[in-house]
Amino acid sequence: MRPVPFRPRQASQPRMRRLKPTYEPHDIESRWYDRWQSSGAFRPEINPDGEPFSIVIPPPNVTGVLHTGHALNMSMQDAIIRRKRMQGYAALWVPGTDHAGIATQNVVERELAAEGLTRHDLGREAFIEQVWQWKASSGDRIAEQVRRLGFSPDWSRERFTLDDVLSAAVREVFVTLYDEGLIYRGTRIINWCPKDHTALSDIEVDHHERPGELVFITYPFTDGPLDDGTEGVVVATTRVETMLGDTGVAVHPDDERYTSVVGKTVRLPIMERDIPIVEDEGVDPDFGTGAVKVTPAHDPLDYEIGQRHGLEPVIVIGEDGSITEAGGPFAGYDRFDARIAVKRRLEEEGRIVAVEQHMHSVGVCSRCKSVVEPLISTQWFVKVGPLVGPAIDVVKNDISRFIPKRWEKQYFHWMENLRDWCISRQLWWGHRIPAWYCDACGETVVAREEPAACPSCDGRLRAEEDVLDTWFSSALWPFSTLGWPEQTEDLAKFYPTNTMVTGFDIIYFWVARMLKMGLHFMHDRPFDDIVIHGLVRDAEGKKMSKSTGNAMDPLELANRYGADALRLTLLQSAVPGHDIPLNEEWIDASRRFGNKLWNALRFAVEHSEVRGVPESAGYPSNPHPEAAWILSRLHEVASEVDELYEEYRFADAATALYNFAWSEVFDWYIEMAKLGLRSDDQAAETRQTLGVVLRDLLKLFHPIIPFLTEELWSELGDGSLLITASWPDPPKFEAPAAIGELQELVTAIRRFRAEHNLGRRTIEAQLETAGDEVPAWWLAQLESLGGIAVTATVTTPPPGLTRISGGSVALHVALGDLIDVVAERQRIEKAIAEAEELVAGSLRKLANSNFVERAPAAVVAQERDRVEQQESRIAELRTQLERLPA
RNA sequence: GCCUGGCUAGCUCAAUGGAAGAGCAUCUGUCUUACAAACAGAGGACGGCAGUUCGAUUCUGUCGCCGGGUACCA
Repeated sequence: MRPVPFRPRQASQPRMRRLKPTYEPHDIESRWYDRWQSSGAFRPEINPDGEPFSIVIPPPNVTGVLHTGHALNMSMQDAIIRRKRMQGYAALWVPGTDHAGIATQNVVERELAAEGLTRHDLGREAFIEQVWQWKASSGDRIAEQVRRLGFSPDWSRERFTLDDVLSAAVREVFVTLYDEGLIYRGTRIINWCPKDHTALSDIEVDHHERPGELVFITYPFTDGPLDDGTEGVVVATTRVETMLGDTGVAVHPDDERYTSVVGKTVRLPIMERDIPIVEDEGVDPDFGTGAVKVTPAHDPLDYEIGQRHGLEPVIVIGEDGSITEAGGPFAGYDRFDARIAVKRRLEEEGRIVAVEQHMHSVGVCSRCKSVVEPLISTQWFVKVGPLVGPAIDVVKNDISRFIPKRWEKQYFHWMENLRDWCISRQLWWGHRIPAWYCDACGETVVAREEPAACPSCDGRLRAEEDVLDTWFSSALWPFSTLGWPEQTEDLAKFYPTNTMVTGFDIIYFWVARMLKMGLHFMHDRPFDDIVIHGLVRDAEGKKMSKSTGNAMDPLELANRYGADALRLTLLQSAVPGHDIPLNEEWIDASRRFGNKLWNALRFAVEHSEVRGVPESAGYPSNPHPEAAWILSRLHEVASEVDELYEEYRFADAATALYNFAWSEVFDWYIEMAKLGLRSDDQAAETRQTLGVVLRDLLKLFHPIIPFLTEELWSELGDGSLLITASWPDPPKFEAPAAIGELQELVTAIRRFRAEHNLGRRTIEAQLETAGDEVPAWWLAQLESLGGIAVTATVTTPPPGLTRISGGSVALHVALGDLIDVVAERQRIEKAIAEAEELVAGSLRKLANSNFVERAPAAVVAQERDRVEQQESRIAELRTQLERLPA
């Protein structure tokens, strides 16, 4: 019944290196990357017999540096791949970068502009050469950042979208689709960026709500006013300048206001052109006046109306965004200046009937934010219709799964409303479209290799100048990176890939297109799970961007707090599909967790001689209660965390590990272990338990905080690398009930001490039990953890003492004048009142026959238990109250 | 307009059809020999209304506010 006597530790062995007293992330994070890489751990060949598991990285643009979004994206992938590697899979993570057509070209053009040059001053070849140089340095920088953050892709399989192999894949796909009639060249209305001077696909246009003017203009009838005096038709427009190119006016066929004028012509002001009034279903009779001016050359709907009614497009806005010769008196005006000038001219002519303020959405170039101009232009298109069906089915049939699932709806909605994809870009940086034109006979040749001469007339061929949309090559990424069109071993082994981790912002740009291309060319989905994460935002929830100055640099954060702290913070916040705010305080909290983990290991290794733990060390076979308890928790947490990892619920996994480590292993078990370590018959087992628990904790945490766990494993372990250690599967243990009671009682004591300002002095107490034998270890822990020296064990409450109860046991303490009796009385009365309220609530529930009959039996039983518990608690509290000195 | 996410503690975010958690912040104690970057405690919250249910913070509807996506809003 006495605590285990304290025994001084043996003098410690001299050792190679001591852990520093504080965790210095920068120090250890510079140490491991090269060792990991040179060990071959990043390559799937490290597990030659393992089942394949593969991820391809969403390739960052070579335009610059990684941002926190990349850090999140890659932290998730790294966590996945590291765990799979430890599980024994032949785990492959393919790294790479994207040439990012417009974006990269813009960056280099800006550099040139600083020297007063344009790309045309250099010429195509010299310019591209310059971009390649820029790419080389930028690509290196990105790789350096990836390494700094500890990500573990297989660098030997690194790819770039303009690599020879990938370029071959692009040509193969282009030619095949062309031969299948799924790629064609056509003249249509497209989105044009006047600043970047290129066509854009529909999704490269962002829509912004902006205030504008809705101007109502009268177009007079050619033949003069009607009998009722009506002078003409009033049309409404937000883009006044486009009236210069009007070739018709359209009304809805059912719109009775206009039935009498359909077929007449009106005279277009300024241009003095007679244009017909036509009927078209596409007109919304409720908007404006119900009559639409038709500008086929500069509006997608007008283009269609024009096509249906044979209205010729008149191009009045050119590729540079200024008014063309066809714009008569306004030729040469910038389009926005023209809007003002044309309106003024119409006012002078008395044609404007009204002007309303109007919110409307304006299409802007997603890269440069210029207002996009719809233009008629000859471009290359992918006919997406035939590709869509399989890409929808594969998701509908759950073969490829969006996580979270709600993105599927967005995906279907978009896929079902697709228009043909404009893939040609008037840029220099990118994959050149493999097409050649014969000016002699008009033949178009599409081929994998450049043909020597025109196959029809043997004439000279002129190569297509345009390049492909950057997303064209990205769409092939899951199979092109594995060597396709060659039937490589990698392709056979690793396609389809298992998981795609990416942001919701590129579901349309990228994920949808990978599905379409993968299914068309590989006849199989490109990936099983599509894990969609949110945007990383700043502490206030605002989108991070360079222009608002709230962007956080992951490298800087890693240098300040450690890559591990950054990764832990990101993953701890990565609730599937939700944006995450990145708060520096959180990163600091993660770093402090690192410090805590560091010190826990320092305790084990330096103070307790727990070291040289074999990677595959077994668990104690017949553990003491404390050990059995922590091992039971280890089993539960490991199973839970394993499942959470499998479901990509990193936030829950990280939080579960964090809480287990800190609140259970560190706060309770290490404290309990201090006794065991000092006791002759328990020391070995305690060391073994500490060793395996900490080892498994390091393993479970390794996918999230690889550097720190590897460093600590090098102190605790057997010299092996943690990165290739086996994934833990700790066996089940029964947790002794006595541990729960101990914890409850200790907590009660601590609360009592805090409430009464009793400090840390040891308190003598009598222990009240139901008569069971109280084991010595229990009393020893009670003294060690609670500062309670048990002087006697009783079965009935001794008189005149204060009772502290926790669970089914209670202590009786002679506190006498140590405590403030009045305050204590109030405290107990308050506790009684609270308990009575709870009981009343439960009793109300139990009095309800509906509840008793319909609620699950377990819930009802639980409710009854509560009443019992609370009532016995109230009885205890009353006893306490009675015992207090008056 | 249509689709979609959110509204929980002072702040930023979780979980949950059966007495709501964390980090930071606040308050009270403590330098207990792994850790004061720590320890032991305390206080503090489910946007409004209606419905379904024995029971709703959780499911449904509706309203309000904030955020995304999307549209041929001339």
